[in-house]
Amino acid sequence: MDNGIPADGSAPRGGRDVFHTECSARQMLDHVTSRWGIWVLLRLHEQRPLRFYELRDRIGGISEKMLSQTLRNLVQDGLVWREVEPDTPPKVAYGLTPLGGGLCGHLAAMLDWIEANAENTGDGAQPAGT
Amino acid sequence: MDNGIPADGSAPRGGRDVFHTECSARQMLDHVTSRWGIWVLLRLHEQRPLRFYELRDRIGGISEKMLSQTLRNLVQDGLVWREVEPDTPPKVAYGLTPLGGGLCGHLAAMLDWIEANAENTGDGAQPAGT
DNA sequence: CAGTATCCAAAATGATACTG
DNA sequence: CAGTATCATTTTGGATACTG
Repeated sequence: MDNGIPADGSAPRGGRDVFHTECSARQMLDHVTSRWGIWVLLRLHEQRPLRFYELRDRIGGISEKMLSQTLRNLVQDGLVWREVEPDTPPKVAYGLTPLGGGLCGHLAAMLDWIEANAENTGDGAQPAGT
Repeated sequence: MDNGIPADGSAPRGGRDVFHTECSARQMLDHVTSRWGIWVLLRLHEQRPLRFYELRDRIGGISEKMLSQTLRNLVQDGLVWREVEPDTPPKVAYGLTPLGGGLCGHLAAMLDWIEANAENTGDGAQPAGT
């Protein structure tokens, strides 16, 4: 995955250059805004912990491969924790870390805003911003 | 682009079902979290209005095709306005609508949070959330 | 300048089968 | 149950050339 870093070697211009580099902030952003990241986060925000199959069943259309991959990314980012109970059959639980909880605050707020403001599109009529 | 709507026809489960449908909220979310959407929005948030080539130059690595496409999406969502001055050569300016400004508030807040909290990843140590 | 059209490459995603 | 491996497909993105 490319990250907006100029391929020609030119320096990125303007603020927020943090996100034009290969750093953990950029990684986190990519993971969160990835196809399934936001939904995994939101499900765990609604209810945690959840087991692997519970997440899969609550997120429509996600494949095991993508769930697994998304989860791995989020765990690596420190947004989600993973706990294995050594049973047979194995039981694995996932939940939001304090960090993940913090992010989900922003995420949920944004989603709520979109939900509330997205009706009036296509024409020129926009209500107030925030 | 698929939207997490279950392909098997089963009903989506849990809250936020709005985003499991083909609605304007979902469209907006997809456009904002698209590869370049967030950067276009942020640049316009920093400084507006901007012309096409100014945006292109300020967003490292974006192609004209993608800029054009992203812009079209955001305009359609009502987040960005577009103004053509009938000159030769043509001058076109883009800026945030009040709606777009509202969204960028949330977006910028989230980005700031990520920027501030993304260092400590990979291990188990996370600071407090929000 | 501000795009659009076309074609190609790369990356993400999905279905399926398989393992501990 | 909780994944991983593999392969095919879909999507996305980019380079380039062309238009008003």
